[in-house]
Amino acid sequence: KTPLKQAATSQVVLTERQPDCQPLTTPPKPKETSPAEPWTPTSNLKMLISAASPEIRSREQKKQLSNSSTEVLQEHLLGDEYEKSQPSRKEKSLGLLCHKFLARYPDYPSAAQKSYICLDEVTEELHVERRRIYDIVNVLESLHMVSRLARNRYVWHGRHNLPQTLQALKKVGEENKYIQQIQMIKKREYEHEFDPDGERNEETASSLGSSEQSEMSFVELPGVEFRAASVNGRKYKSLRVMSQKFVMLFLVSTPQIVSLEVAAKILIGEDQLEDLDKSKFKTKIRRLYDIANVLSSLKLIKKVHVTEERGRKPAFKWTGPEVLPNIQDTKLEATSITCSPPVSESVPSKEHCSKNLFPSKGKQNFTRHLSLIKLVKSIENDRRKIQSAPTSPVKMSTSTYQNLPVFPSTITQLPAIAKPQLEGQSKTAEEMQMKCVLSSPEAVPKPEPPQQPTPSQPLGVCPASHSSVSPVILPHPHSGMSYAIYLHPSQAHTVTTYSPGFMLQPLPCANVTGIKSNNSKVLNKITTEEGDNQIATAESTKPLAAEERPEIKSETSSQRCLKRSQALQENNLIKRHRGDEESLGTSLTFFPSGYLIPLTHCTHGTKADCSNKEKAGMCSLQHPTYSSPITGVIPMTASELKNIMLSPNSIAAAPVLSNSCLNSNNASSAQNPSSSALNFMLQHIGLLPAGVQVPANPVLQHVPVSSQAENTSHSSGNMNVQEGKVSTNILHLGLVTFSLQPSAPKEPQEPQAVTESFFRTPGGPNSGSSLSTNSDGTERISQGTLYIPQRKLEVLED
DNA sequence: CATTCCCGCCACCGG
DNA sequence: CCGGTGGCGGGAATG
Repeated sequence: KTPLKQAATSQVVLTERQPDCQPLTTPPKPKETSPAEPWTPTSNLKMLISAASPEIRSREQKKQLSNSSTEVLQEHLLGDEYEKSQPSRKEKSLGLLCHKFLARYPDYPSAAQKSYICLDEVTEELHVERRRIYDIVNVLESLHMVSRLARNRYVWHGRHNLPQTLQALKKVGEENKYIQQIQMIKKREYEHEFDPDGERNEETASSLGSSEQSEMSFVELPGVEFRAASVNGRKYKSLRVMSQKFVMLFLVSTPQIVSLEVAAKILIGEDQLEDLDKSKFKTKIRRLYDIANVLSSLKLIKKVHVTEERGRKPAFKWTGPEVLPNIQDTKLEATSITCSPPVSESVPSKEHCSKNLFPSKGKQNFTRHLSLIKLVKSIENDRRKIQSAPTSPVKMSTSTYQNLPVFPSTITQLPAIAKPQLEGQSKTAEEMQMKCVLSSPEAVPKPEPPQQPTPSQPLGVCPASHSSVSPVILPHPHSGMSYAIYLHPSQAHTVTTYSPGFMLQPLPCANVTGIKSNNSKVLNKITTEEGDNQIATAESTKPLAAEERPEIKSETSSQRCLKRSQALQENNLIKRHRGDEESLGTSLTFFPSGYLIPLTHCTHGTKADCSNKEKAGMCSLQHPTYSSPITGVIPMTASELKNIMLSPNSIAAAPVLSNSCLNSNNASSAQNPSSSALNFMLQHIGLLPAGVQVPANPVLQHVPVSSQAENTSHSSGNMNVQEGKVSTNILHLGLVTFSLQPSAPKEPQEPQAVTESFFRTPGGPNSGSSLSTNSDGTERISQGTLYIPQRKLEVLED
């Protein structure tokens, strides 16, 4: 059973004497020497970082052991047969294997050094069965870290695409209302299985309404899509898709923690209502573990445990970079997918399609239908590809070849999409959409125009659309990372939570895997133990948390959650601000720019809302983009803000814009300078589709306010978590959102309501429940949320 | 016993 | 038809 006992011989003898004690004669010292493998600076770094955590460390060690053993010697064998042999299962763990695998390639391969992966080589060098490599590669593929070229051959992209990918995934995740689904599941779970009936109605309704999203297909991305349609032909993507969905869950949920159980349930038949198929569930979990292992190796997530009333359940916490909703490439993903909910919007959809399809470079929002989205994406991708051509592996730039495969597949999928699931209505809508897409002559051709292999373009010059994606263009390819440093991922999300309307405060907690129910004011504390905090980044969190503890315990867990997160958020923001101010001094000036951001989100939220609102008939919005304030605001705002504030790019850009409203606005309509500037920015960033314009008025009006708010926050230098501060933040967000509401046909009253909610202090005592009310009287979402009882939740890290 | 997840059979698929 | 892929689930390690 020994792993490999090839040439151990002489060495072995020597070694055996001191099995492990220390390396006397042998090279195998546990030190970090990965012999055969090419160590790149990055990989080393990786190792170091990972070393911080005990868990990983142990793994690392093992890895080394295995490596060494692999090399030439295996200590065990003769002398220590007694046990020392570590064919222990862990040695063969997928995670470890993945580490080895990753070690072979640089995280960020330079354009020049594009590496190819030959499965045969890998399997041989790593001494593993091919099957295992597939597992790894598949999930890497799902992240677009590699892509398949041909049999046995893959290209290594490293993490360059990660930001884009994550962003896209987040988008899609939002699209699918995963949040709500999660909510539902938890709720259901919470009510044990007792009284099976009763509220079934609500649930069912909601589930149907929201979860209809038919099977989503693989989310493709940037210049990396799948090789010919062949390889990626329909099937064969399960693991990949699963992986993506899994990631989506993290990106979407507020505390970025997802329990296996929930994940499995959602990933299973997202559509099929609960069928407690034991075996199926089990299998799913198994797969999830596989995926999780790989993701862990990538350090995108880490294992934790959420302790709920019923013991602790395995879960994973996102530790990857926070997704920045905008800037660079956000563009297509964000925009394209956005929009309307699948179901609800019957009326507008058609118009949209035709209308939007073209306007901006194709990245308009369309319905969420995957197929559609996919289509758009693919188009976009093509374009991008071309653009990025210079840098990227030249391989296939030929449009024809690319286009062909893409479309067919897309189309093919359409039928499948139209599921009989919901009421006919949805179907109708879908069909309509489909028709739109298919029929519209232009749609098809679309891809063509961009064809010209234009090399990278100057950032400022072109309208948002292109700036995006291609790494080449991007100023900071690694931007994702850098951002991460500033803000902890979780924080970003946290902020989101506050956002008015949409989710209620309680949600944050609710989202967390485990929730303890305790309506009374039992103290719930959320313990997040970071087994090891490596990286300074996250650290800030800790101290805060500590401070918090002393606080009143009467608070509900949710509240606590909120607070804490808020605090963190706040903290960061403030810090950020300062930094900015120092450097720029005029931070205030741009701050307003903050509003841009929300737009996108609005959209997102909208669709979600829409579906919910169906009955209400709220979906009337002309432009999907601007939906009800309530809905969309939440999600991205925070992050957006962050980005804006944080990102050097954005900041830099702002001043310029304001001063010289660039002509960029392709919009023929004349607008006042400020608005145009805004639009420009939005578009540039990719938040706003090129065709769409934001009305100047609203923005202007609000600007002052927001700036003010900002000041406030600034002035209060202390980091304490003050509600006031928090509220301020929210205020910003709210304003933004608010302002965004364009001329859209919304009721006058809405604004007010919104406002109110905004001003409300999130952390407030009644916040949780009150929110549900929701400004516009649409409370659909709230129901689910409200429902959730508060429970004690503990997150333990491994 | 529960959680984790390795192993590898075997159906598919694309060439 | 062949060999690469990769669902899938038993059941072994581990906790």
